[in-house]
Amino acid sequence: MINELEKIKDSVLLQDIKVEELSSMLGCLRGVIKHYKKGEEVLSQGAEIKQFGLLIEGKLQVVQYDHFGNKSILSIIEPNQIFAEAYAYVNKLPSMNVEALVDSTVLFLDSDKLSSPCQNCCSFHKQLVKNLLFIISNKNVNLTEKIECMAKRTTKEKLLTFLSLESIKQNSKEFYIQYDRQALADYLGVERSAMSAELSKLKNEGMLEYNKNWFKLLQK
Amino acid sequence: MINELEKIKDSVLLQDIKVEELSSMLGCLRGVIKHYKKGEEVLSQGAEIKQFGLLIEGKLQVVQYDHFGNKSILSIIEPNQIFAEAYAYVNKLPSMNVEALVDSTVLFLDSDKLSSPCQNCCSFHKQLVKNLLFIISNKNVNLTEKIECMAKRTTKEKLLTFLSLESIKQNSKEFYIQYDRQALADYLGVERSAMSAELSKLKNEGMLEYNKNWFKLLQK
DNA sequence: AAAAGTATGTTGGAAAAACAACGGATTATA
DNA sequence: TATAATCCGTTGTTTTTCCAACATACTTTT
Repeated sequence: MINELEKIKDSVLLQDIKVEELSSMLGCLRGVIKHYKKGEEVLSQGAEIKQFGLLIEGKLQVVQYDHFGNKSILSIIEPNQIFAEAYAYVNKLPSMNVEALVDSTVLFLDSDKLSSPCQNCCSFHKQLVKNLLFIISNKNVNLTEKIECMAKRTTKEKLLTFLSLESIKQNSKEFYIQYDRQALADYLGVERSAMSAELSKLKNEGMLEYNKNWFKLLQK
Repeated sequence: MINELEKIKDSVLLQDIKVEELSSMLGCLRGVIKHYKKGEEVLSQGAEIKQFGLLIEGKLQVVQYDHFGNKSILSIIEPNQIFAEAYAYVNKLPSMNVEALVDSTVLFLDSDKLSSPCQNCCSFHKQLVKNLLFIISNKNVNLTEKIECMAKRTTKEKLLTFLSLESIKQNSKEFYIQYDRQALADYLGVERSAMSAELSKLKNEGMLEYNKNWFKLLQK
């Protein structure tokens, strides 16, 4: 147990919480550690979620099966990341499954206990709530930005929206992006080669310059 | 002041908090009420946000100006809704503006104070945190579902993903949807008429039946 | 330095979506 | 009830994207 806590003490969720406090936290939040074999189901579509998970070791994938049985992978969970936290706080039943890609170890924490601190109002409770709010808010901001880009009708507009956002966030007309071409295309929900072609066009039209991951937005 | 609290006591944020507690809460969370004239800026792009807002009266719009000055409306805020809560909990600077569409009254609450309850651990603090986690998690789930739909390449796939999700959520192959055709097209980020045509095709192919807001998914 | 692998750009034809315009049906309003 | 307004489906044309295949440049490995 101690060994396992050592592995996750640097996760965002446990940021600024003392290692000594971690084990008392486990009791307070009804912490349960579970092990899964490769291929096992960690959470199932439609099953009520009262706890959220923190992956200690292994790798998980969040998948969705639609009405016709088609499978689509929504995200990959790496160690130190939390998952199902949003569903733990709403009444809705999850519409996706979580499966273990390799043998994995998960710490489940009681979402109710986390938001209703115990009588003594332990200091780590405050910090946990802060951290959780940060994590969820952060996801929220990122999801919103992605939607802003994807909502545009053409690849050109999607690209410009994305680049404009980067420019604003990095507070400069010149900036580096974190994605390679394929990842950027996936992020925007378009075809890589078509996106490359669109980037060339924009360069020819004098709207931007770029080289690999470096971009510069120009006046029209 | 009392009058204003009366107006927002039914908001999700203040759910299950006693009216008597509201004014003590205001002190604790450094609550500030501000008034805006139509057209005034409530929050500005790039300006640090330490507080989030709860709209008491009026109507606001969240807008984004890109690098080329194009304006796009991200959302409309109605009374009792909160806004900027995600940005208040992350370090990122907001990339959007909030403007008053009509004369409006806003209650600002200190995000830091909310997540770090005071010494006496007042009961409303717990409830507020719970409510806020619910609101943000809910948004998160909704945003994720929207992205699932929008990420599909064709209008047909977007429709089927949306309808599958509805079917799962309503736990039935038959269900009613909340959007009219134009709203659904906007939600999915596609053209209304093209979407209508696609619906017809799916009906002809025997994949679904529908009439107005009623839909039924069929086996392939 | 050669070879293999990876990332990016280019192109042409097929497929899909956008767009515009219209007609019928339903709903709201005078 | 007449009229206007809104919603929805249809169609033909234009525009854009997808897709597959290939060329080039850069990176990593041996």
